Amino acid sequence: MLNGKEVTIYDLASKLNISVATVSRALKNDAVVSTTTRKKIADLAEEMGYRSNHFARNLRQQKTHTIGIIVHELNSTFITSVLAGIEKVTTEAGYDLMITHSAESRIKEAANANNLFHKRVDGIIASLAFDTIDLDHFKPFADKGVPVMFFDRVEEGEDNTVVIIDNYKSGYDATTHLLEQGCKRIAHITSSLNRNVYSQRYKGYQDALLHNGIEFEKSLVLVSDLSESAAIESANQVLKMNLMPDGAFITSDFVAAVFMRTVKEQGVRIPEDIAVVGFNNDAIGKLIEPALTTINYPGNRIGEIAARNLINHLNGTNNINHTNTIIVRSDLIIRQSSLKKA
Amino acid sequence: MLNGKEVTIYDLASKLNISVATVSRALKNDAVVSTTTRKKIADLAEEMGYRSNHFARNLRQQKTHTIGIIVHELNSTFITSVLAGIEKVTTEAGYDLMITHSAESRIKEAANANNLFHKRVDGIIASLAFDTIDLDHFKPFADKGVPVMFFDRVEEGEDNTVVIIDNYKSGYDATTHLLEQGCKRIAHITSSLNRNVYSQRYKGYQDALLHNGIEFEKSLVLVSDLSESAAIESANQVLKMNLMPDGAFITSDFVAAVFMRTVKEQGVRIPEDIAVVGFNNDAIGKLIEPALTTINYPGNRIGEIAARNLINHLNGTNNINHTNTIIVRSDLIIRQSSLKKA
DNA sequence: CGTGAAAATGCAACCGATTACATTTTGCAA
DNA sequence: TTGCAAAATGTAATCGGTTGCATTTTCACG
Repeated sequence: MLNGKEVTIYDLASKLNISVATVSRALKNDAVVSTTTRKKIADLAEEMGYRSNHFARNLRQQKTHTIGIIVHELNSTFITSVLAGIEKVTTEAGYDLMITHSAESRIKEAANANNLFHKRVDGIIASLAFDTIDLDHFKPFADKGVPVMFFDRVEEGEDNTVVIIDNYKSGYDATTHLLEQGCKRIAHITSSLNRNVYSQRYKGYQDALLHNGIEFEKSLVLVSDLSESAAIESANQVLKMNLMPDGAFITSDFVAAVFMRTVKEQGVRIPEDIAVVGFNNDAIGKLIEPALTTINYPGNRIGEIAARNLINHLNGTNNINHTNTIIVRSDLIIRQSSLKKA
Repeated sequence: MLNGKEVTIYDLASKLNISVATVSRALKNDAVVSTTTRKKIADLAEEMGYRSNHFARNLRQQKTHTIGIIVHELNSTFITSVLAGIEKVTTEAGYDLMITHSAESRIKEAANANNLFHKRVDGIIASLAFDTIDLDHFKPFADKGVPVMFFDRVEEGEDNTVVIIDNYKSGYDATTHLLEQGCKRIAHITSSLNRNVYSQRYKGYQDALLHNGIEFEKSLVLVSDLSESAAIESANQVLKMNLMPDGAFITSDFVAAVFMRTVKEQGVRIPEDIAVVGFNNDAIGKLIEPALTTINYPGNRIGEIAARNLINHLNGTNNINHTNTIIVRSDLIIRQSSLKKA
């Protein structure tokens, strides 16, 4: 298929009457090659349009210089900003990325893991799918000594390195904020409590209530997936409650937006009737009405940190097995949807 | 770094006392190997945890089995659905994806192209950045016979294969719809008219006006980038016009959403005062108020088609150099933001 | 001018699969 | 049983870098 033949180090070597070994070293800017020779080789390489063959190199070095990424979805501001953060760091370090997404399915997640395993990526950065139960599909990496870093959705109690925010504190802060606005009955709309991010926010929600002398009511907690239809369903459940809540802490901006739209259609006012706090700080929050109070989830920083640690580990600079958890700062962003006072 | 040594076809071969050639053929399910031998080899491979070495294979075959993707952004429903469409097709066909994004910068786009070129991807699927002027950075692919497919943002007049919607018709339809709703002065908020997608929608807008006996007014056309600040600026310009438009055709749902929010803050009613039509059918359109009329841009289908054609080309099944333009169907989705009547 | 260590370069095996070509085995007809 | 084409398997070169070790060159110093 290729028109012109590719230029190899053999071509460069024979053109200059030197050995391929020298050419190989020179192209890596190895100081063992004299400056003059290095210059000559670099110039010729440029002139002949030489491009190094990654396969030959990887085959020999037994490294792929590639990091595999497993995320649950691509279409969220949070995830794309994480990816941007990862990319920034890995590109600088000369690593490639192989990005896969599981569409929230553990089957696809396992398939992706398997695929990346066979592609022999040097390391993995992953956020678990919605319904992932065990980490069996990450076992092969552990067995081969391939480092895995989790972020956001991680598995508790395992011996993995994770980069997360303090979900407990975020849940606590969000709920406290609603209480401060005068809410007495706060609904909590969230997702699978098997996932750390949701269970911890849930715990924070409970403790905030407790510490403020409000009794926890199980019926105010709605668990669903993060789909539009589930969000509508949750909203309808809230509308049907005998005693309507006056506040809602919803662990996804998108779900919060759909929730707000749905209850508003029934004449419920926000924040007067129900104050709402979302989660993630997606772009959408500033566009809906009223603007959505939310927790800022700093994707960029999380991506950078995860990538940096992974690469340092690969370089041997620092062993991630000694670090278990890295917590990144997150804050409450207050907008109109929760401001009953002022 | 690896704990256990990797299993190679040599290991399988010696264990079974056969040649590596037979093993290699068997693993590809080559019918030339007897069924019994094939079974034996497959079983042993499974048992020993053999995984094929892509580098050795690619090095030998001079193919990467990888397709490079260059997009302008990741955080849009449209782009992610295109990616999903591409992924579906390529995965089935056994190709990997290497996804890059230019963040709307032609510099980064060129760097990505260069990187993918050096990685020797077998083909490219790309959508141009906002400010890309020429296609020089795609030249190397052409020179080496590496096929390039463009979608969405493409370059006119070049000899490339492109997958697009009928932007002219979409612009025409959107404008006609506004006219049918009784609009007399329709603003057009769009982006760089050097990009085909915008220039053609613009042309459709103009022709729709013309065919309905409405005079085209240059001052009603606002060109900006797609940022939030630019959207706010455009909205303010509209608000300051002596004769306020009664309709707006905006070539991005996000910009339309920001526009709507901004003018509503000034008491302008939508659709009563200004009817709005967006573009792309992003998720956001159903969440803002009123819900946004828009043009459905079928990303999934576009991705599938682009990938399918590229792969068929690589397989030699069908030569894309014979096809220049593939047009995918798109439709107007009518919601509240444009319904003055009814 | 001779010497020896340091600097520079070369030799050749190696990474693991693919494949053209050669060789052996099988199975069936004569 | 022989013969022979088809089926099955084997041999070995090849893809393009990398790197341990060997060899040659350089150059400062006695």
